[in-house]
Amino acid sequence: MNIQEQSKILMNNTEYGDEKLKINMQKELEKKLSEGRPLNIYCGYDPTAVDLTLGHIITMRKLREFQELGHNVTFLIGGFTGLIGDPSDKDKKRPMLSHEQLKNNAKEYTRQAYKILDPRLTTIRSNEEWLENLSSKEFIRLCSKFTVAQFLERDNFSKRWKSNDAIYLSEFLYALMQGYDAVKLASDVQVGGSDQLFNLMAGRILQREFNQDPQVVMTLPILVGTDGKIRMSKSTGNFIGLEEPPNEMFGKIMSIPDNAVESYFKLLTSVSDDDFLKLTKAIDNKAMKKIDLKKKLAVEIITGLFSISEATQSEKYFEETFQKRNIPSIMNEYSLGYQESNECKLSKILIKTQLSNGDKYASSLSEVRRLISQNAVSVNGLKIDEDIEVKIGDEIRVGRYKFLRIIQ
RNA sequence: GCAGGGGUGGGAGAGUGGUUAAAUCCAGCGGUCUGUAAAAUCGCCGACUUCGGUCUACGCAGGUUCGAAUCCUGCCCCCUGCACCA
Repeated sequence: MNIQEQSKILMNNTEYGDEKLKINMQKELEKKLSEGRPLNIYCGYDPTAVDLTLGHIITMRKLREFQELGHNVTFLIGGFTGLIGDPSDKDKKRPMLSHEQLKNNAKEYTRQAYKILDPRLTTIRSNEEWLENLSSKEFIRLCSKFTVAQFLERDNFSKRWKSNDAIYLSEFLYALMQGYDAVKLASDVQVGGSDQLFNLMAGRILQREFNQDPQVVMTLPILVGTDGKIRMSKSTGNFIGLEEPPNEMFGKIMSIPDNAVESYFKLLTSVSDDDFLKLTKAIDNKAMKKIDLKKKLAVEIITGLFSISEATQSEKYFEETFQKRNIPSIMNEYSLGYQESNECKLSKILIKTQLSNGDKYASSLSEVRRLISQNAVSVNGLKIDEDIEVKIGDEIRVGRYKFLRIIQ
């Protein structure tokens, strides 16, 4: 594959504030590629959140592309910087992590990341390696590479500066420290979310100071959540977790609004832009239904994360359960065991039992009553109008999507 | 430290002595519709209840009152000016 072809693939999906920057970055990338050596690519991840979502994998997919082209990929755990707090998501609390927790999180993180990355070709590093024992002398030296004006250029800061909102020094330092990572890794390319542009650019500034060829920064769009509006995140509840079982993932993907489908295709599947275009054309001339496009999306994503057979299986499950409204054969189970008879009350069971995502079927007796009175609960396919006692073998449906089978 | 403003349900935000489990909006949940989309529409949205009610709730702790989210006292926290420091 020639260099232009490579850079075209690699630059695909990148998003910069301005077009000029993109062109420059592409040029720099091509120059680096033309050197014919494996490049050092990295992306940093904040280890405070352990459960990865589909949002996390878009940078990983990019790293994967580099791996496939024979470059060196470093998966950098932001063990140290994560503790300082990033201004780009200021309102999130960052709990202090102990070293053990950190290690644990990192392990968990990478385990999940290997759904995308090739473990054999991935180097795991954590930036505490070099940041933790940085002396104040070295630290001040790093600081002297930046001017305040450079920081105030950043949108996030300049807005707050103008409106007299607090800007903490630690926030400045965050970018600085992160920039130092690039130096330490002798990075050729850093991948990140588009909200990280400033931090990635800081790496370039420092690299120049350290006589390194500045890294190419590749920023990728932020994935919207299942609401189709705001960034996917666990804390906003609009996420699809990487670890969710295929059936559930399929359902969640089916629930995204139509206007998010395109970006999901681009960022989370290997379907080419051309092929996607063909699909939308097929919809335009009624050869394909919109829901089938979305199903294809779900199948593509799940195939990538699990396997083709799990993907088709979850599609079948979806069709049977939600489209044909059949009672599924697989569902959560509740073991009745040797409970007292008053423990067999449906309401009690619904309050006690958790869904796989940690939610309860119902949070209180009042809620169960509400659900029953609103015709939301059925047992063995029949709506019930009062709290009943259940027995082994009963299949309960709550709302449209929640099922529970009573077992021994 | 001084002055001023404020802390109400998941969020935003009304309410300044009883008719307030607390307007309204958002989010959430459920019904109908449907493509687990969007839109629409109807209903629910503190807990418990023998469905008559009962209990708990408006930063925390006391007090006044037949009765307080609403008034008083003390405390805690947040914001905005100013001062101190430089």
